Amino acid sequence: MAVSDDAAMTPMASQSGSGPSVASPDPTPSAPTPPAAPRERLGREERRRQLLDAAREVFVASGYHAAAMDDIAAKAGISKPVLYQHFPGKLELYLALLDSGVEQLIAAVREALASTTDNEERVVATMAAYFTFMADPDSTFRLVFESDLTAEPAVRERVDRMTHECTVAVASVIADDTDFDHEPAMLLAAGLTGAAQVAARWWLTKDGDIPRATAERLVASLAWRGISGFPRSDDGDGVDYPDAAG
Amino acid sequence: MAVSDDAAMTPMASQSGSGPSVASPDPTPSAPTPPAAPRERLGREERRRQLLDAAREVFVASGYHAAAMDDIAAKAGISKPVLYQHFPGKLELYLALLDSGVEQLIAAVREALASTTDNEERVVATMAAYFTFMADPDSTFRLVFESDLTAEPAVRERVDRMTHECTVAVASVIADDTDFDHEPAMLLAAGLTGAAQVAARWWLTKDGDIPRATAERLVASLAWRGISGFPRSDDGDGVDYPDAAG
DNA sequence: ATGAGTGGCTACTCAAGAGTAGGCTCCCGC
DNA sequence: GCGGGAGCCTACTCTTGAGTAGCCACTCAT
Repeated sequence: MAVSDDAAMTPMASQSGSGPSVASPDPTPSAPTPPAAPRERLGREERRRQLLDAAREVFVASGYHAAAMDDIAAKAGISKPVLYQHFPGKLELYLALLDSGVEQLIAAVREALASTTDNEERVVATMAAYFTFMADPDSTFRLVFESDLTAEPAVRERVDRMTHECTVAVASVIADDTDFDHEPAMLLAAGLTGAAQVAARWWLTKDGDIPRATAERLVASLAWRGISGFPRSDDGDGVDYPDAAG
Repeated sequence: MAVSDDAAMTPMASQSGSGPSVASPDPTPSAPTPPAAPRERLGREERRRQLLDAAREVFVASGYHAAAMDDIAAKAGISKPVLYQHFPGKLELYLALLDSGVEQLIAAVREALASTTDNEERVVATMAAYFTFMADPDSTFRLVFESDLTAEPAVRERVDRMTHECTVAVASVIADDTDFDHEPAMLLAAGLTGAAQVAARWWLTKDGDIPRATAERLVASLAWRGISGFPRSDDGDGVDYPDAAG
Protein backbone atom coordinates (compact mmCIF):
# COMPACT_ATOMS: atom_id res chain seq x y z
CA MET A 1 0.00 0.00 0.00
CA ALA A 2 2.41 2.61 1.09
CA VAL A 3 4.09 3.06 -2.19
CA SER A 4 6.83 5.37 -1.25
CA ASP A 5 7.00 8.60 0.59
CA ASP A 6 4.65 8.16 3.42
CA ALA A 7 6.75 10.60 5.32
CA ALA A 8 5.01 13.40 3.55
CA MET A 9 2.01 13.21 5.74
CA THR A 10 2.71 15.05 8.88
CA PRO A 11 4.90 18.04 8.16
CA MET A 12 6.36 17.95 11.60
CA ALA A 13 5.07 17.63 15.06
CA SER A 14 2.31 20.11 14.65
CA GLN A 15 1.29 20.03 18.22
CA SER A 16 0.92 23.39 19.69
CA GLY A 17 0.87 24.26 23.27
CA SER A 18 -2.02 23.01 25.23
CA GLY A 19 -2.98 19.55 24.24
CA PRO A 20 -2.19 16.99 26.84
CA SER A 21 -2.73 14.13 24.62
CA VAL A 22 -3.01 12.03 21.65
CA ALA A 23 -0.60 13.09 19.02
CA SER A 24 -2.39 11.70 16.04
CA PRO A 25 -4.63 8.68 15.86
CA ASP A 26 -3.70 6.76 12.79
CA PRO A 27 -2.51 8.78 9.89
CA THR A 28 -2.02 5.88 7.58
CA PRO A 29 -0.86 7.72 4.51
CA SER A 30 -0.57 6.55 0.94
CA ALA A 31 -3.50 7.47 -1.27
CA PRO A 32 -6.55 8.27 0.83
CA THR A 33 -8.66 9.45 -2.05
CA PRO A 34 -8.68 8.91 -5.76
CA PRO A 35 -7.20 11.82 -7.73
CA ALA A 36 -10.50 13.01 -9.16
CA ALA A 37 -10.85 14.47 -12.62
CA PRO A 38 -8.77 17.57 -13.31
CA ARG A 39 -10.70 20.78 -13.70
CA GLU A 40 -10.51 23.19 -16.58
CA ARG A 41 -7.64 25.61 -16.24
CA LEU A 42 -8.53 29.26 -16.59
CA GLY A 43 -6.66 32.54 -16.74
CA ARG A 44 -6.65 34.70 -13.66
CA GLU A 45 -9.05 37.42 -14.71
CA GLU A 46 -11.42 35.01 -16.34
CA ARG A 47 -11.47 32.86 -13.25
CA ARG A 48 -12.04 35.85 -11.02
CA ARG A 49 -15.06 36.94 -13.00
CA GLN A 50 -16.42 33.44 -12.93
CA LEU A 51 -15.96 33.27 -9.19
CA LEU A 52 -17.75 36.56 -8.72
CA ASP A 53 -20.65 35.29 -10.78
CA ALA A 54 -20.86 32.08 -8.83
CA ALA A 55 -20.61 33.94 -5.55
CA ARG A 56 -23.37 36.33 -6.53
CA GLU A 57 -25.67 33.51 -7.39
CA VAL A 58 -25.08 31.81 -4.08
CA PHE A 59 -25.24 34.94 -1.94
CA VAL A 60 -28.39 36.07 -3.70
CA ALA A 61 -30.04 32.71 -3.25
CA SER A 62 -29.03 32.05 0.33
CA GLY A 63 -27.84 35.26 1.90
CA TYR A 64 -24.43 35.79 3.39
CA HIS A 65 -24.69 33.54 6.39
CA ALA A 66 -26.27 30.53 4.79
CA ALA A 67 -23.82 30.68 1.90
CA ALA A 68 -20.79 28.50 2.49
CA MET A 69 -17.53 29.08 0.72
CA ASP A 70 -17.71 25.44 -0.27
CA ASP A 71 -21.04 26.12 -1.97
CA ILE A 72 -19.57 28.97 -3.95
CA ALA A 73 -16.58 26.91 -4.94
CA ALA A 74 -18.82 24.05 -5.96
CA LYS A 75 -21.02 26.37 -7.99
CA ALA A 76 -17.93 27.59 -9.82
CA GLY A 77 -16.77 24.04 -10.30
CA ILE A 78 -13.54 24.50 -8.37
CA SER A 79 -12.33 23.94 -4.85
CA LYS A 80 -12.17 26.27 -1.89
CA PRO A 81 -8.47 27.16 -1.90
CA VAL A 82 -8.84 28.58 -5.39
CA LEU A 83 -11.40 30.97 -4.00
CA TYR A 84 -8.87 32.10 -1.43
CA GLN A 85 -6.30 32.70 -4.11
CA HIS A 86 -8.57 35.37 -5.53
CA PHE A 87 -10.17 36.86 -2.41
CA PRO A 88 -8.71 37.19 1.05
CA GLY A 89 -11.90 36.04 2.72
CA LYS A 90 -15.63 35.60 2.56
CA LEU A 91 -16.34 39.15 3.63
CA GLU A 92 -14.17 40.71 0.94
CA LEU A 93 -15.82 38.55 -1.69
CA TYR A 94 -19.21 39.72 -0.51
CA LEU A 95 -18.13 43.34 -0.38
CA ALA A 96 -16.85 43.21 -3.93
CA LEU A 97 -20.32 42.23 -5.09
CA LEU A 98 -22.10 44.64 -2.80
CA ASP A 99 -19.92 47.53 -3.94
CA SER A 100 -20.69 46.80 -7.51
CA GLY A 101 -24.43 46.79 -6.84
CA VAL A 102 -24.31 49.99 -4.85
CA GLU A 103 -22.35 51.84 -7.50
CA GLN A 104 -24.67 50.55 -10.16
CA LEU A 105 -27.76 51.94 -8.48
CA ILE A 106 -26.19 55.26 -7.55
CA ALA A 107 -24.99 55.74 -11.11
CA ALA A 108 -28.38 54.84 -12.54
CA VAL A 109 -30.18 57.32 -10.31
CA ARG A 110 -27.73 60.11 -11.11
CA GLU A 111 -28.00 59.44 -14.80
CA ALA A 112 -31.77 59.44 -14.62
CA LEU A 113 -31.79 62.82 -12.92
CA ALA A 114 -29.27 64.23 -15.35
CA SER A 115 -31.03 62.86 -18.41
CA THR A 116 -33.40 65.79 -18.66
CA THR A 117 -34.22 69.12 -17.09
CA ASP A 118 -37.92 68.50 -17.02
CA ASN A 119 -38.80 67.49 -13.49
CA GLU A 120 -41.70 65.29 -14.43
CA GLU A 121 -39.48 63.39 -16.83
CA ARG A 122 -36.88 63.18 -14.10
CA VAL A 123 -39.34 61.44 -11.84
CA VAL A 124 -40.28 59.02 -14.59
CA ALA A 125 -36.66 58.29 -15.42
CA THR A 126 -35.69 57.78 -11.82
CA MET A 127 -38.58 55.47 -11.23
CA ALA A 128 -37.49 53.47 -14.24
CA ALA A 129 -33.99 53.29 -12.80
CA TYR A 130 -35.30 51.64 -9.64
CA PHE A 131 -37.46 49.20 -11.56
CA THR A 132 -34.57 48.34 -13.83
CA PHE A 133 -32.32 47.71 -10.90
CA MET A 134 -34.85 45.43 -9.22
CA ALA A 135 -35.61 43.61 -12.43
CA ASP A 136 -31.99 42.87 -13.22
CA PRO A 137 -31.77 39.12 -13.79
CA ASP A 138 -28.71 38.76 -11.57
CA SER A 139 -30.78 40.06 -8.62
CA THR A 140 -27.95 42.12 -7.21
CA PHE A 141 -30.59 44.26 -5.55
CA ARG A 142 -30.91 41.58 -2.92
CA LEU A 143 -27.42 42.33 -1.70
CA VAL A 144 -28.19 46.02 -1.52
CA PHE A 145 -31.73 46.07 -0.14
CA GLU A 146 -31.95 42.74 1.63
CA SER A 147 -28.50 42.10 2.96
CA ASP A 148 -28.30 39.86 5.99
CA LEU A 149 -24.94 41.22 6.99
CA THR A 150 -25.93 44.72 8.02
CA ALA A 151 -24.46 44.05 11.42
CA GLU A 152 -21.05 44.24 9.77
CA PRO A 153 -19.86 47.86 9.74
CA ALA A 154 -18.31 47.57 6.29
CA VAL A 155 -21.65 46.47 4.90
CA ARG A 156 -23.60 49.07 6.83
CA GLU A 157 -21.34 51.70 5.40
CA ARG A 158 -22.02 50.61 1.81
CA VAL A 159 -25.76 50.46 2.29
CA ASP A 160 -25.82 53.80 4.06
CA ARG A 161 -23.76 55.29 1.29
CA MET A 162 -26.22 54.05 -1.29
CA THR A 163 -29.16 55.50 0.61
CA HIS A 164 -27.36 58.74 1.21
CA GLU A 165 -26.15 59.28 -2.34
CA CYS A 166 -29.51 58.51 -3.89
CA THR A 167 -31.31 60.72 -1.42
CA VAL A 168 -28.85 63.56 -1.92
CA ALA A 169 -29.16 63.32 -5.67
CA VAL A 170 -32.93 63.63 -5.54
CA ALA A 171 -32.87 66.20 -2.76
CA SER A 172 -30.59 68.52 -4.64
CA VAL A 173 -33.08 68.72 -7.49
CA ILE A 174 -35.83 69.45 -4.99
CA ALA A 175 -33.76 72.06 -3.20
CA ASP A 176 -32.94 73.72 -6.51
CA ASP A 177 -36.53 74.16 -7.53
CA THR A 178 -38.30 74.88 -4.26
CA ASP A 179 -37.65 76.93 -1.18
CA PHE A 180 -37.01 73.90 0.93
CA ASP A 181 -33.88 73.84 3.01
CA HIS A 182 -31.51 70.96 2.87
CA GLU A 183 -33.04 68.83 5.60
CA PRO A 184 -36.68 68.99 4.50
CA ALA A 185 -35.57 68.34 0.93
CA MET A 186 -33.68 65.28 2.10
CA LEU A 187 -36.73 64.02 3.92
CA LEU A 188 -38.92 64.43 0.86
CA ALA A 189 -36.28 62.75 -1.24
CA ALA A 190 -36.21 59.85 1.20
CA GLY A 191 -39.95 59.57 0.83
CA LEU A 192 -39.74 59.53 -2.97
CA THR A 193 -36.93 57.02 -3.16
CA GLY A 194 -38.75 54.93 -0.59
CA ALA A 195 -41.85 54.90 -2.75
CA ALA A 196 -39.77 53.89 -5.75
CA GLN A 197 -37.88 51.20 -3.91
CA VAL A 198 -40.77 49.56 -2.13
CA ALA A 199 -43.17 49.80 -5.05
CA ALA A 200 -40.59 48.32 -7.40
CA ARG A 201 -39.88 45.56 -4.92
CA TRP A 202 -43.58 44.85 -4.61
CA TRP A 203 -44.06 44.83 -8.33
CA LEU A 204 -41.21 42.36 -8.69
CA THR A 205 -42.79 39.82 -6.36
CA LYS A 206 -46.08 40.12 -8.23
CA ASP A 207 -44.43 40.01 -11.61
CA GLY A 208 -46.82 39.27 -14.38
CA ASP A 209 -49.85 40.91 -12.85
CA ILE A 210 -48.98 44.36 -14.07
CA PRO A 211 -46.76 45.15 -17.07
CA ARG A 212 -43.59 46.86 -16.05
CA ALA A 213 -44.21 50.00 -18.10
CA THR A 214 -47.64 50.42 -16.54
CA ALA A 215 -46.30 49.94 -13.04
CA GLU A 216 -43.52 52.44 -13.59
CA ARG A 217 -45.90 55.00 -14.99
CA LEU A 218 -48.35 54.58 -12.17
CA VAL A 219 -45.86 54.99 -9.37
CA ALA A 220 -44.06 57.79 -11.19
CA SER A 221 -47.38 59.52 -11.46
CA LEU A 222 -47.94 59.12 -7.73
CA ALA A 223 -44.54 60.54 -6.98
CA TRP A 224 -44.82 63.39 -9.44
CA ARG A 225 -48.24 64.46 -8.23
CA GLY A 226 -46.85 64.38 -4.73
CA ILE A 227 -43.71 66.39 -5.27
CA SER A 228 -45.07 68.77 -7.87
CA GLY A 229 -47.72 69.82 -5.39
CA PHE A 230 -45.16 71.85 -3.56
CA PRO A 231 -44.70 75.33 -4.98
CA ARG A 232 -41.64 76.04 -7.09
CA SER A 233 -39.33 78.64 -5.71
CA ASP A 234 -40.23 81.02 -8.52
CA ASP A 235 -43.96 80.60 -7.96
CA GLY A 236 -43.89 82.98 -5.09
CA ASP A 237 -42.27 82.21 -1.83
CA GLY A 238 -42.84 80.59 1.48
CA VAL A 239 -43.29 76.90 1.45
CA ASP A 240 -46.89 75.88 1.43
CA TYR A 241 -46.96 73.43 4.28
CA PRO A 242 -50.23 71.53 4.42
CA ASP A 243 -52.33 72.66 7.32
CA ALA A 244 -49.50 73.04 9.68
CA ALA A 245 -51.32 73.00 12.94
CA GLY A 246 -48.50 71.37 14.84
CA MET B 1 -32.75 42.60 53.42
CA ALA B 2 -30.00 40.23 52.60
CA VAL B 3 -28.56 40.55 56.03
CA SER B 4 -28.97 36.97 56.92
CA ASP B 5 -28.02 33.83 55.15
CA ASP B 6 -24.48 34.11 54.07
CA ALA B 7 -24.32 30.35 54.00
CA ALA B 8 -25.74 30.44 50.54
CA MET B 9 -22.36 31.17 49.14
CA THR B 10 -20.65 27.91 48.43
CA PRO B 11 -22.64 24.99 47.07
CA MET B 12 -21.15 22.44 49.42
CA ALA B 13 -17.93 20.64 48.77
CA SER B 14 -15.47 23.22 49.84
CA GLN B 15 -15.53 24.76 53.19
CA SER B 16 -18.53 26.75 54.10
CA GLY B 17 -19.71 28.63 57.10
CA SER B 18 -16.85 31.02 56.98
CA GLY B 19 -17.46 34.64 57.73
CA PRO B 20 -19.28 36.90 55.36
CA SER B 21 -17.41 37.37 52.14
CA VAL B 22 -13.67 37.56 51.95
CA ALA B 23 -13.23 33.94 52.75
CA SER B 24 -10.40 32.25 50.92
CA PRO B 25 -10.06 32.25 47.17
CA ASP B 26 -8.77 28.76 47.68
CA PRO B 27 -8.77 26.86 44.39
CA THR B 28 -9.63 23.60 46.03
CA PRO B 29 -9.60 20.83 43.43
CA SER B 30 -13.10 19.79 44.37
CA ALA B 31 -14.42 23.23 43.45
CA PRO B 32 -13.18 23.97 39.91
CA THR B 33 -15.01 27.23 39.68
CA PRO B 34 -15.79 29.89 42.17
CA PRO B 35 -19.35 29.49 43.39
CA ALA B 36 -20.64 32.73 42.00
CA ALA B 37 -23.36 34.70 43.65
CA PRO B 38 -26.80 33.08 43.62
CA ARG B 39 -29.23 34.67 41.22
CA GLU B 40 -32.59 36.10 42.07
CA ARG B 41 -35.36 33.56 41.71
CA LEU B 42 -38.28 34.66 39.60
CA GLY B 43 -41.71 33.33 38.76
CA ARG B 44 -42.17 31.80 35.36
CA GLU B 45 -44.10 34.56 33.63
CA GLU B 46 -41.99 37.28 35.11
CA ARG B 47 -38.84 35.53 34.02
CA ARG B 48 -40.18 34.99 30.53
CA ARG B 49 -40.95 38.64 30.07
CA GLN B 50 -37.53 39.57 31.36
CA LEU B 51 -35.91 37.14 28.94
CA LEU B 52 -37.86 38.58 26.04
CA ASP B 53 -36.73 42.06 26.96
CA ALA B 54 -33.11 41.00 27.22
CA ALA B 55 -33.32 39.10 23.96
CA ARG B 56 -34.84 42.06 22.16
CA GLU B 57 -32.06 44.31 23.33
CA VAL B 58 -29.40 41.92 22.13
CA PHE B 59 -31.05 41.06 18.82
CA VAL B 60 -31.69 44.72 18.10
CA ALA B 61 -28.14 45.67 18.90
CA SER B 62 -26.36 42.83 17.12
CA GLY B 63 -28.77 41.16 14.76
CA TYR B 64 -29.71 37.51 14.88
CA HIS B 65 -26.45 35.97 13.84
CA ALA B 66 -24.09 38.01 15.93
CA ALA B 67 -26.26 37.54 19.00
CA ALA B 68 -25.21 34.56 21.08
CA MET B 69 -27.59 32.84 23.45
CA ASP B 70 -24.91 33.34 26.06
CA ASP B 71 -25.10 37.09 25.47
CA ILE B 72 -28.83 37.09 25.97
CA ALA B 73 -28.55 35.02 29.10
CA ALA B 74 -25.85 37.30 30.42
CA LYS B 75 -27.93 40.38 29.66
CA ALA B 76 -30.79 38.86 31.64
CA GLY B 77 -28.43 37.94 34.43
CA ILE B 78 -29.05 34.23 34.19
CA SER B 79 -27.46 31.25 32.48
CA LYS B 80 -28.19 29.62 29.16
CA PRO B 81 -30.16 26.59 30.28
CA VAL B 82 -32.75 28.88 31.83
CA LEU B 83 -33.29 30.38 28.42
CA TYR B 84 -33.95 26.93 27.04
CA GLN B 85 -36.48 26.24 29.76
CA HIS B 86 -38.55 29.08 28.35
CA PHE B 87 -37.92 28.81 24.61
CA PRO B 88 -37.20 25.72 22.58
CA GLY B 89 -34.43 27.42 20.61
CA LYS B 90 -32.88 30.60 19.38
CA LEU B 91 -35.16 30.80 16.37
CA GLU B 92 -38.35 30.55 18.40
CA LEU B 93 -37.12 33.24 20.73
CA TYR B 94 -36.45 35.49 17.79
CA LEU B 95 -39.79 34.72 16.19
CA ALA B 96 -41.65 35.58 19.38
CA LEU B 97 -40.16 39.05 19.23
CA LEU B 98 -40.60 39.43 15.51
CA ASP B 99 -44.24 38.38 15.69
CA SER B 100 -44.90 40.94 18.33
CA GLY B 101 -43.35 43.70 16.24
CA VAL B 102 -45.20 42.69 13.11
CA GLU B 103 -48.55 42.59 14.85
CA GLN B 104 -47.85 45.90 16.47
CA LEU B 105 -47.25 47.66 13.17
CA ILE B 106 -50.16 46.03 11.36
CA ALA B 107 -52.50 46.98 14.18
CA ALA B 108 -51.21 50.56 14.24
CA VAL B 109 -51.73 50.97 10.51
CA ARG B 110 -55.22 49.52 10.63
CA GLU B 111 -56.16 51.72 13.53
CA ALA B 112 -54.83 54.78 11.77
CA LEU B 113 -56.91 54.05 8.70
CA ALA B 114 -60.00 53.34 10.77
CA SER B 115 -59.58 56.39 12.96
CA THR B 116 -61.35 58.68 10.51
CA THR B 117 -63.19 58.67 7.22
CA ASP B 118 -61.39 61.71 5.90
CA ASN B 119 -58.72 60.47 3.55
CA GLU B 120 -56.30 63.29 4.17
CA GLU B 121 -56.50 62.64 7.87
CA ARG B 122 -56.02 58.98 7.15
CA VAL B 123 -52.76 59.71 5.42
CA VAL B 124 -51.60 61.87 8.30
CA ALA B 125 -52.56 59.24 10.86
CA THR B 126 -50.91 56.42 8.97
CA MET B 127 -47.75 58.42 8.55
CA ALA B 128 -47.75 59.03 12.27
CA ALA B 129 -48.14 55.30 12.84
CA TYR B 130 -44.96 54.59 10.91
CA PHE B 131 -43.02 57.31 12.67
CA THR B 132 -44.25 56.08 16.03
CA PHE B 133 -43.20 52.55 15.23
CA MET B 134 -39.74 53.65 14.18
CA ALA B 135 -39.33 55.94 17.14
CA ASP B 136 -40.28 53.30 19.70
CA PRO B 137 -37.46 53.21 22.23
CA ASP B 138 -37.23 49.43 22.15
CA SER B 139 -36.34 49.61 18.45
CA THR B 140 -38.40 46.59 17.53
CA PHE B 141 -38.60 48.02 14.03
CA ARG B 142 -35.11 46.69 13.46
CA LEU B 143 -36.39 43.15 13.67
CA VAL B 144 -39.15 43.91 11.20
CA PHE B 145 -37.40 46.12 8.66
CA GLU B 146 -33.77 45.15 9.11
CA SER B 147 -33.81 41.50 9.98
CA ASP B 148 -30.69 39.56 9.12
CA LEU B 149 -32.55 36.28 9.09
CA THR B 150 -34.69 36.74 6.04
CA ALA B 151 -33.15 33.61 4.59
CA GLU B 152 -35.18 31.68 7.15
CA PRO B 153 -38.61 30.89 5.71
CA ALA B 154 -40.38 31.47 9.01
CA VAL B 155 -38.93 34.96 9.18
CA ARG B 156 -39.64 35.69 5.53
CA GLU B 157 -43.21 34.72 6.10
CA ARG B 158 -43.61 37.19 8.96
CA VAL B 159 -42.02 40.05 7.09
CA ASP B 160 -44.03 39.31 3.98
CA ARG B 161 -47.17 39.18 6.05
CA MET B 162 -46.40 42.58 7.52
CA THR B 163 -45.82 44.08 4.07
CA HIS B 164 -48.88 42.43 2.67
CA GLU B 165 -51.27 43.38 5.45
CA CYS B 166 -50.16 46.99 5.54
CA THR B 167 -50.37 47.27 1.78
CA VAL B 168 -53.77 45.66 1.66
CA ALA B 169 -55.09 47.94 4.36
CA VAL B 170 -54.02 51.04 2.46
CA ALA B 171 -55.00 49.61 -0.91
CA SER B 172 -58.52 48.84 0.17
CA VAL B 173 -59.07 52.49 1.03
CA ILE B 174 -57.69 53.46 -2.34
CA ALA B 175 -59.80 50.91 -4.17
CA ASP B 176 -62.89 52.11 -2.33
CA ASP B 177 -62.50 55.69 -3.39
CA THR B 178 -61.09 55.42 -6.89
CA ASP B 179 -61.71 53.32 -9.93
CA PHE B 180 -58.46 51.48 -9.55
CA ASP B 181 -58.56 47.73 -9.67
CA HIS B 182 -57.00 45.66 -6.97
CA GLU B 183 -53.52 45.35 -8.43
CA PRO B 184 -52.90 49.00 -9.29
CA ALA B 185 -54.29 49.97 -5.90
CA MET B 186 -51.84 47.58 -4.26
CA LEU B 187 -48.98 49.08 -6.19
CA LEU B 188 -49.90 52.60 -5.16
CA ALA B 189 -50.31 51.43 -1.60
CA ALA B 190 -46.85 49.89 -1.74
CA GLY B 191 -45.52 53.23 -2.93
CA LEU B 192 -47.19 55.10 -0.11
CA THR B 193 -46.11 52.73 2.62
CA GLY B 194 -42.64 52.74 1.12
CA ALA B 195 -42.50 56.49 1.36
CA ALA B 196 -43.65 56.33 4.96
CA GLN B 197 -41.25 53.60 5.91
CA VAL B 198 -38.14 54.96 4.27
CA ALA B 199 -38.79 58.56 5.21
CA ALA B 200 -39.44 57.61 8.83
CA ARG B 201 -36.30 55.51 8.84
CA TRP B 202 -34.32 58.39 7.41
CA TRP B 203 -35.75 60.82 9.90
CA LEU B 204 -34.77 58.50 12.73
CA THR B 205 -31.11 58.42 11.75
CA LYS B 206 -31.08 62.19 11.50
CA ASP B 207 -32.99 62.63 14.69
CA GLY B 208 -32.78 66.12 16.06
CA ASP B 209 -32.47 67.90 12.77
CA ILE B 210 -36.19 68.04 12.15
CA PRO B 211 -38.88 67.85 14.82
CA ARG B 212 -40.95 64.74 14.53
CA ALA B 213 -44.24 66.55 14.02
CA THR B 214 -42.77 68.59 11.21
CA ALA B 215 -41.31 65.55 9.52
CA GLU B 216 -44.58 63.65 9.75
CA ARG B 217 -46.52 66.55 8.35
CA LEU B 218 -44.13 67.06 5.49
CA VAL B 219 -44.09 63.46 4.34
CA ALA B 220 -47.82 63.10 4.90
CA SER B 221 -48.28 66.13 2.71
CA LEU B 222 -46.15 64.55 0.00
CA ALA B 223 -48.16 61.36 0.16
CA TRP B 224 -51.51 63.08 0.25
CA ARG B 225 -50.73 65.35 -2.65
CA GLY B 226 -49.65 62.29 -4.55
CA ILE B 227 -52.59 60.06 -3.90
CA SER B 228 -55.26 62.74 -3.89
CA GLY B 229 -54.19 63.68 -7.38
CA PHE B 230 -55.96 60.62 -8.70
CA PRO B 231 -59.62 61.22 -9.35
CA ARG B 232 -62.15 59.84 -6.93
CA SER B 233 -64.51 57.31 -8.37
CA ASP B 234 -67.41 59.72 -7.98
CA ASP B 235 -65.58 62.53 -9.75
CA GLY B 236 -66.45 61.14 -13.09
CA ASP B 237 -65.02 57.95 -14.35
CA GLY B 238 -62.03 56.46 -16.03
CA VAL B 239 -58.85 56.67 -14.13
CA ASP B 240 -56.70 59.52 -15.24
CA TYR B 241 -53.45 57.75 -15.90
CA PRO B 242 -50.65 60.19 -16.51
CA ASP B 243 -49.84 60.11 -20.16
CA ALA B 244 -50.77 56.54 -20.59
CA ALA B 245 -49.45 55.66 -23.96
CA GLY B 246 -49.30 51.93 -23.24
C1' DA C 1 13.65 15.81 -21.57
C1' DT C 2 13.39 19.02 -17.69
C1' DG C 3 12.45 22.10 -14.28
C1' DA C 4 9.96 25.90 -12.83
C1' DG C 5 5.80 28.39 -12.65
C1' DT C 6 0.95 28.27 -12.48
C1' DG C 7 -3.48 26.36 -11.33
C1' DG C 8 -5.62 23.13 -8.78
C1' DC C 9 -6.82 19.56 -5.17
C1' DT C 10 -7.57 16.82 -0.72
C1' DA C 11 -7.69 16.82 3.83
C1' DC C 12 -6.84 18.96 7.62
C1' DT C 13 -7.04 22.69 11.94
C1' DC C 14 -9.46 25.52 14.81
C1' DA C 15 -12.99 28.55 16.84
C1' DA C 16 -17.55 29.64 17.81
C1' DG C 17 -21.70 28.75 19.46
C1' DA C 18 -26.25 26.05 19.83
C1' DG C 19 -28.03 22.92 22.68
C1' DT C 20 -27.61 19.32 26.88
C1' DA C 21 -26.42 16.47 31.06
C1' DG C 22 -26.42 16.33 35.53
C1' DG C 23 -26.24 18.44 40.02
C1' DC C 24 -26.93 22.08 43.70
C1' DT C 25 -30.15 24.96 46.64
C1' DC C 26 -34.02 26.94 48.05
C1' DC C 27 -38.82 26.66 49.67
C1' DC C 28 -43.12 24.56 50.69
C1' DG C 29 -46.21 21.09 52.51
C1' DC C 30 -46.07 17.36 55.59
C1' DG D 1 -36.78 17.57 60.16
C1' DC D 2 -37.68 15.89 55.41
C1' DG D 3 -39.09 14.60 50.80
C1' DG D 4 -39.80 16.75 46.47
C1' DG D 5 -40.29 19.98 43.05
C1' DA D 6 -38.98 24.33 41.00
C1' DG D 7 -35.34 27.30 39.54
C1' DC D 8 -30.48 27.77 38.44
C1' DC D 9 -25.91 26.64 37.61
C1' DT D 10 -21.36 24.72 35.63
C1' DA D 11 -19.32 22.29 32.30
C1' DC D 12 -19.66 19.67 28.87
C1' DT D 13 -20.82 17.68 23.55
C1' DC D 14 -21.16 18.19 18.74
C1' DT D 15 -21.76 20.45 14.44
C1' DT D 16 -20.61 23.70 11.12
C1' DG D 17 -17.86 26.20 8.37
C1' DA D 18 -13.91 29.55 7.59
C1' DG D 19 -9.44 29.38 6.50
C1' DT D 20 -4.77 26.58 5.63
C1' DA D 21 -0.92 23.18 4.70
C1' DG D 22 1.16 20.69 1.63
C1' DC D 23 1.03 17.89 -2.54
C1' DC D 24 0.08 17.01 -7.58
C1' DA D 25 -0.44 18.00 -12.75
C1' DC D 26 -0.15 20.45 -16.77
C1' DT D 27 2.44 23.53 -19.84
C1' DC D 28 6.09 25.91 -21.82
C1' DA D 29 10.74 27.85 -22.34
C1' DT D 30 15.26 26.19 -22.35
